[in-house]
Amino acid sequence: MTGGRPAPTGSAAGLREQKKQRTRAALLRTALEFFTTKGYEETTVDEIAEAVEVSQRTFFRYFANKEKAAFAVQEMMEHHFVEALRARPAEEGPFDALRNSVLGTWDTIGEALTEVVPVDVYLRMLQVIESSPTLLAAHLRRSFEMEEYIARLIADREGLDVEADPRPRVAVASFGGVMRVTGQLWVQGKDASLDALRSLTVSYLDHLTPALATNWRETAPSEAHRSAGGANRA
Amino acid sequence: MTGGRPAPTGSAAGLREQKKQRTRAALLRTALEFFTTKGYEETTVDEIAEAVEVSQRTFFRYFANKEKAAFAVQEMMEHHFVEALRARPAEEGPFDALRNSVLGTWDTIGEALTEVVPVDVYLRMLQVIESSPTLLAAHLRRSFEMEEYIARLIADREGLDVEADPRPRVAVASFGGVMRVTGQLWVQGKDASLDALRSLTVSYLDHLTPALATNWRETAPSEAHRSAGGANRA
DNA sequence: TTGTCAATTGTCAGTCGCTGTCACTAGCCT
DNA sequence: AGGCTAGTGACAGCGACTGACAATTGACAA
Repeated sequence: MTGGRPAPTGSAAGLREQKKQRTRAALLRTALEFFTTKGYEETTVDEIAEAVEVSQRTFFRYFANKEKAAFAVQEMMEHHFVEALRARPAEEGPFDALRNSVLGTWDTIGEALTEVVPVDVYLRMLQVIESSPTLLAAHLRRSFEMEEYIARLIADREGLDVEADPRPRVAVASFGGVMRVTGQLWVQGKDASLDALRSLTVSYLDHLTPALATNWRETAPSEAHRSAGGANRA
Repeated sequence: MTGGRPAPTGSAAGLREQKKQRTRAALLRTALEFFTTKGYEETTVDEIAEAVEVSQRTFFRYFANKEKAAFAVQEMMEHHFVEALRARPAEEGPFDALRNSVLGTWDTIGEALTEVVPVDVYLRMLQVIESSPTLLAAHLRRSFEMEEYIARLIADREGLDVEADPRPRVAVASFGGVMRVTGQLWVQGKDASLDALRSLTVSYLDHLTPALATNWRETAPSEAHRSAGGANRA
């Protein structure tokens, strides 16, 4: 990409690229700002574009659709989560790995997106998502797709075949289901803090973990249930 | 509003009502026909309206949006399922009740909608739903809302408080998750028959049932896991 | 039968999300 | 310097959906 020419601005390569990043960041910041204050449906793409002093067409050049802007941060977090899951020690049971990855992601949430948007905007955006029918639907579909991906990850680390053994998918589906329930309850509750979300998750997860097998390597598929335990608290 | 009108609901009340029913049925039939042959996104509301010889505006007077038409039959099935669940004997464990209600609903699927659309249109519509991003998202949101409702039903029949005890929601979420996974796999598979869907469900459900408690009345919330068994096969 | 009321519907205009096209400007490269 | 091309704005257009208003038509009473 970069030729032999001295970069006038120093850090990033190309002035063009910088401008692009700035435009994208501005669009995203403005969009989330509007979404979290006026509401998603109440915000038009035209408004966002106008606020950033860009044509509507340009907005759609950066975000395939309005939704994409709403989930941009969420997307980062998911990527973060997947990396955390990949980094989990192989000895850890699938459920503990999932659990620890989520909690770990939330514990480092700040560092992960400080440059993009303030944490409280992210949290408020979560609430917007849960309360807008359109966004909720999109969120669930995204989760669904994510679950398929994660199921394959889990199957890999356990050395199983996703198509042959139902347990990875079943486990991830259960896990995802619980995560969604907690998200919903968090929004409905009065405490909209990160701590509240975190402890709600821990609490609900604790009710599912003991009900599903901890170590698949020592049990046959048909009797995959044991005494639980082994979830290392944060 | 309405004074002493004749039979408001019943079967044959007023010529006006008949016409309305006929229009609605025609719109629905045509819509599903188009959706299942041309695809959802590829079908225009204008097309549907034109085929029924009605203005586009009228379509939207019968169906709040395009989606509503796509899920009209699904809505009936859900109603059917809920009734089945309500009718389940109180002694039955929550999971068995859910399982038997689903299977029961599918076994009587024919009688439930013969008058509306042929069964194969319903099945093809399921495939359309799973394969259209828009419809999949809507489907998942509907399922999510349904789960909340069912969780309350389950809590009631077990004499629990949904807000206090996480188990109803967790169980229903898990159950729903498995149902969705099977739906997805069914669409991806080659056998698009009702039998295939049914047996896939049975198979996957059997992997979850033994992993979750069967009888909550005999176990404390914190140790809700036992030896499984007790799922009465169909 | 006829007139009145109210429900249904069609027509029209307009909003909003989103896409294709095309010309134009401004970084980038040689 | 001059050509190339990425990025953008302006414009037109499609499809889902809504509000408003007028025309139609079934329901009911005089």
